[in-house]
Amino acid sequence: MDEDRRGKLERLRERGIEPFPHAFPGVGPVSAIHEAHGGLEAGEDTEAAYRVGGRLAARRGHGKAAFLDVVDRSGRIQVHARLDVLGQDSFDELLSLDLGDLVGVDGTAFKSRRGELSLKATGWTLLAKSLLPPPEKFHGLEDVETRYRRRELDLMANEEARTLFILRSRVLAAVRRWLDGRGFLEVETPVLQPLYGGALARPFTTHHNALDRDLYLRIATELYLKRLIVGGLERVYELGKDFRNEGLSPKHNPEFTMLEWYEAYADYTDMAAELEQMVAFVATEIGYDGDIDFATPWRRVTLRDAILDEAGVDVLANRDEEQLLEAARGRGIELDSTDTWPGLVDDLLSRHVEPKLSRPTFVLDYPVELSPFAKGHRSEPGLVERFECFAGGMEFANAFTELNDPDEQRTRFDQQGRLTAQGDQEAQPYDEDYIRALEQGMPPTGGIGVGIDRLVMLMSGRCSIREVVLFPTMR
RNA sequence: GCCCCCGUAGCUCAGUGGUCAGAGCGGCGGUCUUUUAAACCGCGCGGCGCGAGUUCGAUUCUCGCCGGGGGUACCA
Repeated sequence: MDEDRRGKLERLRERGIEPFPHAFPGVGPVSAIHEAHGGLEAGEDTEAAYRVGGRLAARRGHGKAAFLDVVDRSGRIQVHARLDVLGQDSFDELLSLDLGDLVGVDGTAFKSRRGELSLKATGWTLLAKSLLPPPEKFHGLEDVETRYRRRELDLMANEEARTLFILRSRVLAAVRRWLDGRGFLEVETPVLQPLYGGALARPFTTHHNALDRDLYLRIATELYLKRLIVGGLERVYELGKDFRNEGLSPKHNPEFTMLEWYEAYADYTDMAAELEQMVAFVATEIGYDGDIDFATPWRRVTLRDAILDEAGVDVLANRDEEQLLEAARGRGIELDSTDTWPGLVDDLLSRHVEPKLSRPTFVLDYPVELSPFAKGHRSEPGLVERFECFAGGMEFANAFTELNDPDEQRTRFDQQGRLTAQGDQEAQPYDEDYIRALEQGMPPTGGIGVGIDRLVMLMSGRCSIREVVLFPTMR
Protein backbone atom coordinates (compact mmCIF):
# COMPACT_ATOMS: atom_id res chain seq x y z
CA MET A 1 0.00 0.00 0.00
CA ASP A 2 2.71 2.51 0.81
CA GLU A 3 4.09 1.56 -2.60
CA ASP A 4 1.25 3.68 -3.96
CA ARG A 5 2.33 6.58 -1.83
CA ARG A 6 6.00 6.12 -2.67
CA GLY A 7 5.06 5.88 -6.31
CA LYS A 8 3.28 9.20 -6.04
CA LEU A 9 6.29 10.65 -4.30
CA GLU A 10 8.54 9.65 -7.18
CA ARG A 11 6.11 11.01 -9.76
CA LEU A 12 5.96 14.32 -7.93
CA ARG A 13 9.74 14.59 -7.98
CA GLU A 14 9.83 13.67 -11.66
CA ARG A 15 7.50 16.58 -12.33
CA GLY A 16 9.74 18.93 -10.39
CA ILE A 17 7.42 19.25 -7.39
CA GLU A 18 9.23 19.23 -4.06
CA PRO A 19 7.28 16.90 -1.75
CA PHE A 20 9.02 18.24 1.36
CA PRO A 21 9.39 22.01 1.04
CA HIS A 22 11.23 23.90 3.76
CA ALA A 23 8.53 26.28 4.97
CA PHE A 24 5.17 27.81 4.20
CA PRO A 25 5.12 31.40 5.45
CA GLY A 26 1.98 33.25 6.37
CA VAL A 27 -0.14 30.39 7.68
CA GLY A 28 -2.95 31.26 10.07
CA PRO A 29 -5.00 28.95 12.31
CA VAL A 30 -8.30 27.72 10.87
CA SER A 31 -9.97 28.82 14.08
CA ALA A 32 -9.44 32.43 12.92
CA ILE A 33 -11.68 31.74 9.93
CA HIS A 34 -14.36 30.24 12.12
CA GLU A 35 -14.19 33.20 14.48
CA ALA A 36 -14.40 35.75 11.67
CA HIS A 37 -17.07 34.13 9.52
CA GLY A 38 -19.10 31.87 11.79
CA GLY A 39 -22.09 34.13 11.25
CA LEU A 40 -22.33 33.81 7.47
CA GLU A 41 -25.62 32.65 5.97
CA ALA A 42 -25.65 29.31 4.17
CA GLY A 43 -24.59 29.91 0.58
CA GLU A 44 -23.05 33.33 1.39
CA ASP A 45 -19.70 34.24 -0.19
CA THR A 46 -16.90 36.57 0.90
CA GLU A 47 -13.71 38.03 -0.55
CA ALA A 48 -11.79 37.37 2.67
CA ALA A 49 -8.60 35.49 1.80
CA TYR A 50 -6.83 33.06 4.11
CA ARG A 51 -3.79 30.83 4.05
CA VAL A 52 -3.97 27.68 6.15
CA GLY A 53 -1.83 24.61 6.60
CA GLY A 54 -2.71 21.22 7.94
CA ARG A 55 -3.30 17.55 7.39
CA LEU A 56 -5.69 16.27 4.75
CA ALA A 57 -8.26 14.40 6.84
CA ALA A 58 -11.12 13.62 4.44
CA ARG A 59 -12.07 14.03 0.82
CA ARG A 60 -15.42 14.02 -0.95
CA GLY A 61 -15.09 14.12 -4.70
CA HIS A 62 -17.64 15.33 -7.22
CA GLY A 63 -16.03 15.02 -10.57
CA LYS A 64 -15.36 18.63 -11.42
CA ALA A 65 -15.33 19.71 -7.77
CA ALA A 66 -14.39 18.25 -4.42
CA PHE A 67 -14.47 18.91 -0.71
CA LEU A 68 -11.36 18.35 1.36
CA ASP A 69 -11.11 18.58 5.14
CA VAL A 70 -7.92 20.14 6.45
CA VAL A 71 -7.09 19.82 10.15
CA ASP A 72 -4.66 21.96 12.05
CA ARG A 73 -4.03 22.31 15.80
CA SER A 74 -6.90 24.77 16.14
CA GLY A 75 -9.54 22.76 14.36
CA ARG A 76 -10.87 21.68 11.00
CA ILE A 77 -11.86 23.60 7.89
CA GLN A 78 -13.54 22.36 4.75
CA VAL A 79 -11.84 23.29 1.50
CA HIS A 80 -13.85 23.47 -1.71
CA ALA A 81 -11.80 22.69 -4.77
CA ARG A 82 -13.28 23.56 -8.16
CA LEU A 83 -11.97 22.68 -11.58
CA ASP A 84 -13.00 26.08 -12.97
CA VAL A 85 -11.06 27.92 -10.27
CA LEU A 86 -7.90 25.83 -10.04
CA GLY A 87 -7.51 24.65 -13.63
CA GLN A 88 -7.12 21.04 -14.73
CA ASP A 89 -3.54 20.34 -13.60
CA SER A 90 -3.80 21.87 -10.15
CA PHE A 91 -7.22 20.29 -9.61
CA ASP A 92 -6.08 16.80 -10.64
CA GLU A 93 -2.95 17.12 -8.57
CA LEU A 94 -4.93 18.18 -5.52
CA LEU A 95 -7.28 15.22 -5.84
CA SER A 96 -4.39 12.80 -6.19
CA LEU A 97 -3.12 13.69 -2.72
CA ASP A 98 -3.41 11.00 -0.11
CA LEU A 99 -5.26 11.32 3.16
CA GLY A 100 -2.68 12.26 5.73
CA ASP A 101 -0.66 14.51 3.41
CA LEU A 102 0.22 17.93 4.78
CA VAL A 103 -1.08 20.72 2.57
CA GLY A 104 -1.13 24.48 2.49
CA VAL A 105 -4.22 26.10 1.02
CA ASP A 106 -5.01 29.64 -0.08
CA GLY A 107 -8.65 30.52 -0.47
CA THR A 108 -11.60 32.70 0.34
CA ALA A 109 -14.15 32.09 3.05
CA PHE A 110 -17.73 31.15 2.20
CA LYS A 111 -20.52 29.10 3.65
CA SER A 112 -21.79 26.13 1.66
CA ARG A 113 -25.44 25.49 0.92
CA ARG A 114 -25.49 23.05 3.80
CA GLY A 115 -24.17 25.80 6.05
CA GLU A 116 -20.59 24.64 6.52
CA LEU A 117 -17.98 27.35 6.68
CA SER A 118 -15.45 26.58 3.96
CA LEU A 119 -12.50 27.89 2.03
CA LYS A 120 -12.82 28.15 -1.74
CA ALA A 121 -9.32 27.09 -2.81
CA THR A 122 -7.55 29.50 -5.13
CA GLY A 123 -4.23 27.71 -4.78
CA TRP A 124 -2.51 25.03 -2.79
CA THR A 125 0.90 23.55 -2.00
CA LEU A 126 2.00 20.11 -0.89
CA LEU A 127 3.84 20.73 2.39
CA ALA A 128 4.84 17.15 3.21
CA LYS A 129 4.01 13.80 1.70
CA SER A 130 2.66 11.20 4.11
CA LEU A 131 3.98 7.74 3.29
CA LEU A 132 1.80 5.84 5.75
CA PRO A 133 -1.98 5.67 5.80
CA PRO A 134 -3.70 7.53 8.63
CA PRO A 135 -6.00 5.75 11.10
CA GLU A 136 -9.54 5.12 10.00
CA LYS A 137 -11.50 8.34 9.89
CA PHE A 138 -14.83 7.33 11.36
CA HIS A 139 -14.03 5.08 14.30
CA GLY A 140 -10.73 6.81 14.83
CA LEU A 141 -7.87 4.96 16.46
CA GLU A 142 -9.10 2.81 19.34
CA ASP A 143 -6.37 0.28 19.92
CA VAL A 144 -5.03 1.26 23.32
CA GLU A 145 -1.50 0.04 22.72
CA THR A 146 -1.18 1.97 19.48
CA ARG A 147 -2.69 5.05 21.09
CA TYR A 148 0.00 4.99 23.80
CA ARG A 149 3.00 3.85 21.79
CA ARG A 150 2.22 6.00 18.74
CA ARG A 151 0.57 8.96 20.39
CA GLU A 152 1.04 10.98 17.21
CA LEU A 153 -1.60 8.77 15.58
CA ASP A 154 -3.92 9.21 18.55
CA LEU A 155 -3.54 12.99 18.35
CA MET A 156 -4.07 12.88 14.60
CA ALA A 157 -7.16 10.69 14.70
CA ASN A 158 -8.88 11.53 17.95
CA GLU A 159 -10.18 14.97 18.68
CA GLU A 160 -10.55 14.08 22.39
CA ALA A 161 -6.87 13.26 22.61
CA ARG A 162 -5.91 16.65 21.21
CA THR A 163 -8.36 18.41 23.50
CA LEU A 164 -7.09 16.50 26.51
CA PHE A 165 -3.43 17.33 26.01
CA ILE A 166 -4.25 20.94 25.28
CA LEU A 167 -6.15 20.87 28.56
CA ARG A 168 -3.11 19.43 30.32
CA SER A 169 -1.00 22.25 28.99
CA ARG A 170 -3.54 24.80 30.18
CA VAL A 171 -3.52 23.20 33.65
CA LEU A 172 0.26 23.60 33.82
CA ALA A 173 0.06 27.19 32.63
CA ALA A 174 -2.64 28.01 35.19
CA VAL A 175 -0.65 26.42 38.00
CA ARG A 176 2.38 28.52 37.08
CA ARG A 177 0.28 31.66 36.80
CA TRP A 178 -1.16 31.10 40.25
CA LEU A 179 2.23 30.54 41.87
CA ASP A 180 3.98 33.30 39.93
CA GLY A 181 1.24 35.68 40.96
CA ARG A 182 2.02 34.98 44.61
CA GLY A 183 5.71 35.69 44.31
CA PHE A 184 6.93 32.11 44.09
CA LEU A 185 10.15 31.57 42.14
CA GLU A 186 10.28 28.67 39.73
CA VAL A 187 13.57 26.86 40.29
CA GLU A 188 15.33 23.80 38.92
CA THR A 189 17.14 21.37 41.18
CA PRO A 190 19.11 18.26 40.22
CA VAL A 191 17.39 15.33 38.60
CA LEU A 192 20.61 13.33 38.94
CA GLN A 193 21.31 13.09 42.64
CA PRO A 194 24.15 11.49 44.59
CA LEU A 195 21.60 10.60 47.26
CA TYR A 196 17.84 10.38 46.81
CA GLY A 197 15.34 11.61 49.35
CA GLY A 198 12.15 13.44 50.16
CA ALA A 199 9.78 10.52 49.70
CA LEU A 200 9.48 6.91 50.71
CA ALA A 201 10.19 5.12 47.45
CA ARG A 202 12.74 3.05 45.59
CA PRO A 203 14.89 4.99 43.12
CA PHE A 204 16.27 4.34 39.66
CA THR A 205 20.04 4.05 39.75
CA THR A 206 22.39 5.14 37.00
CA HIS A 207 26.13 5.64 36.62
CA HIS A 208 28.29 8.61 35.74
CA ASN A 209 31.30 7.38 33.79
CA ALA A 210 33.73 10.28 34.22
CA LEU A 211 33.09 10.48 37.96
CA ASP A 212 32.84 6.69 38.15
CA ARG A 213 30.02 6.85 40.65
CA ASP A 214 26.41 5.83 40.88
CA LEU A 215 23.77 8.52 40.77
CA TYR A 216 20.05 8.34 41.41
CA LEU A 217 17.16 9.83 39.49
CA ARG A 218 15.29 11.95 41.96
CA ILE A 219 12.22 10.56 43.72
CA ALA A 220 11.30 14.04 44.96
CA THR A 221 12.57 17.62 44.86
CA GLU A 222 11.84 18.22 48.54
CA LEU A 223 15.26 18.33 50.17
CA TYR A 224 16.91 20.59 47.59
CA LEU A 225 13.96 22.96 47.65
CA LYS A 226 14.16 23.29 51.41
CA ARG A 227 17.86 24.09 51.10
CA LEU A 228 16.76 27.01 48.92
CA ILE A 229 14.46 28.09 51.74
CA VAL A 230 17.50 27.98 54.04
CA GLY A 231 19.25 30.13 51.46
CA GLY A 232 16.56 32.77 51.81
CA LEU A 233 14.56 32.42 48.59
CA GLU A 234 11.53 32.02 50.89
CA ARG A 235 9.00 31.06 48.20
CA VAL A 236 10.07 28.49 45.64
CA TYR A 237 8.44 25.92 43.44
CA GLU A 238 9.56 23.26 41.01
CA LEU A 239 7.43 21.58 38.41
CA GLY A 240 9.09 18.55 36.86
CA LYS A 241 9.53 14.84 36.61
CA ASP A 242 10.17 12.54 39.54
CA PHE A 243 11.09 8.89 39.08
CA ARG A 244 10.10 5.98 41.29
CA ASN A 245 11.14 2.43 40.63
CA GLU A 246 7.79 0.90 41.46
CA GLY A 247 4.91 -0.89 39.85
CA LEU A 248 2.63 0.54 37.20
CA SER A 249 -1.04 1.06 37.84
CA PRO A 250 -3.85 3.33 36.69
CA LYS A 251 -2.51 5.81 39.24
CA HIS A 252 1.23 5.18 38.95
CA ASN A 253 3.69 5.77 36.14
CA PRO A 254 7.41 5.28 36.91
CA GLU A 255 8.13 8.83 35.77
CA PHE A 256 5.53 11.38 36.69
CA THR A 257 5.11 15.11 36.99
CA MET A 258 5.35 16.56 40.46
CA LEU A 259 4.79 20.09 41.64
CA GLU A 260 6.31 21.03 44.98
CA TRP A 261 6.25 24.42 46.57
CA TYR A 262 7.69 25.72 49.85
CA GLU A 263 6.83 28.85 51.71
CA ALA A 264 8.76 30.31 54.62
CA TYR A 265 6.79 31.34 57.71
CA ALA A 266 3.81 29.19 56.68
CA ASP A 267 2.49 25.93 58.14
CA TYR A 268 0.35 23.08 56.85
CA THR A 269 -2.92 24.93 57.40
CA ASP A 270 -1.63 27.65 55.09
CA MET A 271 -0.68 25.00 52.53
CA ALA A 272 -4.20 23.55 52.68
CA ALA A 273 -5.73 26.96 52.05
CA GLU A 274 -3.32 27.58 49.18
CA LEU A 275 -3.93 24.20 47.60
CA GLU A 276 -7.70 24.55 47.55
CA GLN A 277 -7.42 28.07 46.16
CA MET A 278 -4.96 27.00 43.50
CA VAL A 279 -7.00 24.03 42.35
CA ALA A 280 -10.21 26.07 42.33
CA PHE A 281 -8.36 28.69 40.28
CA VAL A 282 -7.14 26.06 37.81
CA ALA A 283 -10.63 24.59 37.51
CA THR A 284 -12.03 28.01 36.68
CA GLU A 285 -9.24 28.84 34.26
CA ILE A 286 -9.74 25.69 32.21
CA GLY A 287 -13.53 25.88 32.35
CA TYR A 288 -13.90 22.67 34.36
CA ASP A 289 -17.46 21.35 34.19
CA GLY A 290 -17.16 17.86 35.63
CA ASP A 291 -18.81 16.26 38.64
CA ILE A 292 -16.35 17.31 41.34
CA ASP A 293 -17.14 20.50 43.23
CA PHE A 294 -13.83 22.30 43.75
CA ALA A 295 -15.43 25.34 45.40
CA THR A 296 -13.59 26.32 48.57
CA PRO A 297 -13.38 25.64 51.42
CA TRP A 298 -12.92 21.91 51.11
CA ARG A 299 -13.80 19.40 53.78
CA ARG A 300 -11.17 18.90 56.48
CA VAL A 301 -11.08 15.80 58.63
CA THR A 302 -8.39 14.31 60.85
CA LEU A 303 -6.94 10.96 59.89
CA ARG A 304 -8.38 9.55 63.13
CA ASP A 305 -11.89 10.78 62.38
CA ALA A 306 -11.74 9.77 58.74
CA ILE A 307 -10.88 6.18 59.68
CA LEU A 308 -13.42 6.25 62.50
CA ASP A 309 -16.14 7.46 60.11
CA GLU A 310 -15.47 5.01 57.32
CA ALA A 311 -14.12 1.95 59.13
CA GLY A 312 -15.45 2.45 62.66
CA VAL A 313 -12.00 2.04 64.21
CA ASP A 314 -10.36 4.61 66.48
CA VAL A 315 -6.67 4.31 65.64
CA LEU A 316 -5.61 6.72 68.39
CA ALA A 317 -7.42 4.75 71.06
CA ASN A 318 -5.56 1.63 69.89
CA ARG A 319 -1.94 2.70 69.80
CA ASP A 320 -0.26 -0.67 69.29
CA GLU A 321 -0.52 -3.39 66.70
CA GLU A 322 -2.37 -5.88 68.89
CA GLN A 323 -5.07 -3.45 70.01
CA LEU A 324 -5.58 -2.07 66.52
CA LEU A 325 -5.79 -5.51 64.90
CA GLU A 326 -8.35 -6.49 67.52
CA ALA A 327 -10.39 -3.30 67.11
CA ALA A 328 -10.43 -3.76 63.33
CA ARG A 329 -11.43 -7.38 63.68
CA GLY A 330 -14.33 -6.20 65.85
CA ARG A 331 -15.55 -4.20 62.84
CA GLY A 332 -15.12 -7.15 60.51
CA ILE A 333 -11.88 -5.84 59.01
CA GLU A 334 -9.02 -8.31 58.74
CA LEU A 335 -5.59 -6.67 58.58
CA ASP A 336 -2.08 -8.00 58.05
CA SER A 337 -1.06 -9.23 61.51
CA THR A 338 2.64 -8.85 60.72
CA ASP A 339 2.30 -5.15 59.96
CA THR A 340 3.46 -2.30 62.18
CA TRP A 341 0.99 0.10 63.83
CA PRO A 342 1.58 2.91 61.31
CA GLY A 343 1.42 0.35 58.54
CA LEU A 344 -1.99 -0.78 59.77
CA VAL A 345 -3.17 2.82 59.98
CA ASP A 346 -2.06 3.40 56.43
CA ASP A 347 -3.79 0.22 55.32
CA LEU A 348 -7.06 1.37 56.85
CA LEU A 349 -6.68 4.74 55.18
CA SER A 350 -5.88 3.52 51.69
CA ARG A 351 -8.27 0.58 51.71
CA HIS A 352 -11.27 1.85 53.63
CA VAL A 353 -11.13 5.63 53.45
CA GLU A 354 -9.40 6.78 50.26
CA PRO A 355 -11.81 5.10 47.79
CA LYS A 356 -14.74 6.89 49.46
CA LEU A 357 -13.24 10.37 49.34
CA SER A 358 -14.76 11.57 46.10
CA ARG A 359 -15.19 15.23 46.92
CA PRO A 360 -12.02 17.17 47.73
CA THR A 361 -10.99 16.35 51.28
CA PHE A 362 -8.00 17.15 53.45
CA VAL A 363 -7.04 14.31 55.78
CA LEU A 364 -4.98 15.80 58.59
CA ASP A 365 -2.44 14.68 61.21
CA TYR A 366 -0.51 11.50 60.46
CA PRO A 367 1.60 9.17 62.60
CA VAL A 368 5.19 10.38 62.86
CA GLU A 369 6.56 7.04 61.62
CA LEU A 370 5.09 7.63 58.16
CA SER A 371 6.44 11.17 57.83
CA PRO A 372 10.17 11.61 58.38
CA PHE A 373 10.24 15.25 57.23
CA ALA A 374 7.11 16.58 58.93
CA LYS A 375 7.19 18.62 62.11
CA GLY A 376 5.67 17.15 65.26
CA HIS A 377 2.08 18.14 65.91
CA ARG A 378 1.80 21.15 68.18
CA SER A 379 -0.84 19.43 70.34
CA GLU A 380 -1.12 15.74 69.43
CA PRO A 381 1.75 13.57 70.67
CA GLY A 382 2.95 10.95 68.22
CA LEU A 383 1.42 12.78 65.26
CA VAL A 384 2.86 15.23 62.80
CA GLU A 385 1.37 18.25 61.07
CA ARG A 386 0.74 16.68 57.74
CA PHE A 387 -2.17 16.34 55.39
CA GLU A 388 -2.89 14.37 52.29
CA CYS A 389 -5.53 15.69 49.95
CA PHE A 390 -7.96 13.39 48.16
CA ALA A 391 -10.52 13.77 45.41
CA GLY A 392 -12.20 11.29 43.10
CA GLY A 393 -11.11 8.48 45.46
CA MET A 394 -7.45 9.28 44.88
CA GLU A 395 -4.67 11.04 46.76
CA PHE A 396 -3.25 13.91 44.76
CA ALA A 397 -1.36 16.07 47.24
CA ASN A 398 0.70 15.73 50.38
CA ALA A 399 1.89 18.56 52.62
CA PHE A 400 3.34 19.33 55.98
CA THR A 401 4.67 21.84 58.35
CA GLU A 402 8.31 21.18 57.60
CA LEU A 403 10.56 19.75 60.27
CA ASN A 404 13.29 22.37 60.74
CA ASP A 405 14.93 21.12 63.95
CA PRO A 406 18.18 19.50 62.73
CA ASP A 407 18.58 17.29 65.81
CA GLU A 408 15.05 15.99 65.50
CA GLN A 409 15.64 15.43 61.78
CA ARG A 410 18.76 13.44 62.59
CA THR A 411 16.70 11.28 64.94
CA ARG A 412 14.16 10.70 62.17
CA PHE A 413 16.91 9.62 59.76
CA ASP A 414 18.17 7.23 62.43
CA GLN A 415 14.68 5.74 62.67
CA GLN A 416 14.60 5.37 58.90
CA GLY A 417 18.00 3.71 59.05
CA ARG A 418 16.61 1.12 61.44
CA LEU A 419 13.78 0.44 58.97
CA THR A 420 16.36 -0.03 56.21
CA ALA A 421 18.24 -2.48 58.42
CA GLN A 422 14.97 -4.37 58.85
CA GLY A 423 14.69 -4.70 55.10
CA ASP A 424 12.46 -1.73 54.25
CA GLN A 425 13.61 -0.80 50.75
CA GLU A 426 11.75 2.48 50.78
CA ALA A 427 13.15 4.02 53.93
CA GLN A 428 15.02 7.31 53.72
CA PRO A 429 18.81 7.25 53.43
CA TYR A 430 20.68 9.54 55.82
CA ASP A 431 21.39 12.86 54.14
CA GLU A 432 24.18 14.71 55.92
CA ASP A 433 24.14 17.66 53.51
CA TYR A 434 20.50 18.21 54.32
CA ILE A 435 21.09 18.04 58.08
CA ARG A 436 23.90 20.57 57.77
CA ALA A 437 21.58 22.89 55.82
CA LEU A 438 19.03 22.66 58.63
CA GLU A 439 21.77 23.41 61.15
CA GLN A 440 22.32 26.64 59.26
CA GLY A 441 18.77 27.52 60.29
CA MET A 442 15.59 27.04 58.26
CA PRO A 443 12.65 29.31 59.00
CA PRO A 444 9.32 27.74 59.88
CA THR A 445 8.12 26.53 56.52
CA GLY A 446 5.13 24.93 54.90
CA GLY A 447 5.68 22.62 51.93
CA ILE A 448 3.51 20.64 49.57
CA GLY A 449 3.74 18.19 46.71
CA VAL A 450 1.01 17.87 44.10
CA GLY A 451 0.78 15.02 41.63
CA ILE A 452 0.17 16.89 38.41
CA ASP A 453 -0.81 13.83 36.39
CA ARG A 454 -3.45 13.04 38.97
CA LEU A 455 -4.61 16.63 39.01
CA VAL A 456 -5.03 16.42 35.24
CA MET A 457 -6.94 13.15 35.71
CA LEU A 458 -9.33 14.96 38.05
CA MET A 459 -9.66 17.96 35.76
CA SER A 460 -10.32 15.79 32.71
CA GLY A 461 -12.37 13.03 34.31
CA ARG A 462 -9.90 10.36 33.17
CA CYS A 463 -9.36 7.34 35.39
CA SER A 464 -5.99 6.16 34.09
CA ILE A 465 -2.72 8.06 34.37
CA ARG A 466 -1.73 6.65 30.98
CA GLU A 467 -4.52 8.60 29.38
CA VAL A 468 -3.10 11.90 30.59
CA VAL A 469 0.61 11.20 29.97
CA LEU A 470 1.62 11.71 26.35
CA PHE A 471 4.01 8.78 26.21
CA PRO A 472 3.34 6.51 29.19
CA THR A 473 5.87 3.89 30.21
CA MET A 474 5.23 0.65 28.35
CA ARG A 475 6.64 -2.79 28.90
C1' G B 1 4.64 -10.81 41.36
C1' C B 2 -0.32 -13.20 40.89
C1' C B 3 -5.33 -13.70 38.41
C1' C B 4 -8.67 -12.86 34.25
C1' C B 5 -9.31 -11.28 29.22
C1' C B 6 -7.45 -9.99 24.35
C1' G B 7 -3.95 -10.33 19.69
C1' U B 8 -7.82 -11.75 12.20
C1' A B 9 -6.48 -6.72 6.08
C1' G B 10 -3.54 0.33 6.88
C1' C B 11 -7.82 1.30 10.66
C1' U B 12 -12.61 -0.55 13.23
C1' C B 13 -14.36 -5.34 13.58
C1' A B 14 -17.10 -10.28 12.09
C1' G B 15 -16.05 -15.53 11.38
C1' U B 16 -14.95 -21.12 10.77
C1' G B 17 -11.45 -28.08 12.83
C1' G B 18 -11.34 -28.68 5.94
C1' U B 19 -13.65 -25.68 -1.18
C1' C B 20 -10.01 -19.41 -3.01
C1' A B 21 -11.11 -16.16 5.45
C1' G B 22 -15.18 -11.75 5.29
C1' A B 23 -17.59 -6.41 6.09
C1' G B 24 -17.21 -1.09 6.68
C1' C B 25 -13.69 2.85 6.36
C1' G B 26 -9.05 3.52 3.67
C1' G B 27 -6.60 2.32 -1.28
C1' C B 28 -6.96 1.65 -6.80
C1' G B 29 -10.27 2.56 -11.40
C1' G B 30 -14.95 4.96 -13.04
C1' U B 31 -19.74 8.54 -12.70
C1' C B 32 -20.96 13.13 -10.36
C1' U B 33 -19.33 21.35 -9.81
C1' U B 34 -22.10 22.58 -2.50
C1' U B 35 -20.75 17.50 0.00
C1' U B 36 -19.68 16.19 5.03
C1' A B 37 -19.03 8.56 7.71
C1' A B 38 -21.05 12.10 0.40
C1' A B 39 -23.48 8.57 -2.97
C1' C B 40 -23.24 4.86 -6.84
C1' C B 41 -20.45 0.90 -9.97
C1' G B 42 -15.96 -2.26 -10.28
C1' C B 43 -11.19 -4.35 -7.97
C1' G B 44 -9.29 -7.65 -1.75
C1' C B 45 -4.63 -4.97 -1.56
C1' G B 46 -4.24 -9.95 4.68
C1' G B 47 -3.71 -15.50 5.62
C1' C B 48 -5.49 -14.89 11.01
C1' G B 49 1.01 -12.22 17.14
C1' C B 50 5.37 -16.04 17.34
C1' G B 51 6.90 -21.21 18.21
C1' A B 52 5.78 -26.19 19.21
C1' G B 53 2.09 -29.96 19.63
C1' U B 54 -2.74 -32.73 18.67
C1' U B 55 -4.98 -33.95 13.83
C1' C B 56 -5.45 -36.72 7.39
C1' G B 57 -5.97 -31.24 7.90
C1' A B 58 -5.65 -25.39 12.45
C1' U B 59 -6.59 -18.96 11.78
C1' U B 60 -10.10 -22.08 14.68
C1' C B 61 -8.03 -27.16 19.93
C1' U B 62 -3.56 -27.64 23.65
C1' C B 63 1.06 -25.79 25.67
C1' G B 64 4.87 -22.17 25.81
C1' C B 65 6.60 -17.35 24.51
C1' C B 66 5.91 -12.17 23.08
C1' G B 67 2.79 -7.84 23.22
C1' G B 68 -1.48 -5.39 25.32
C1' G B 69 -5.75 -4.37 28.63
C1' G B 70 -8.22 -4.93 33.33
C1' G B 71 -7.93 -6.46 38.37
C1' U B 72 -4.92 -7.55 42.69
C1' A B 73 -0.39 -7.06 45.48
C1' C B 74 3.41 -3.66 46.18
C1' C B 75 3.50 1.19 45.74
C1' A B 76 1.46 5.62 50.13
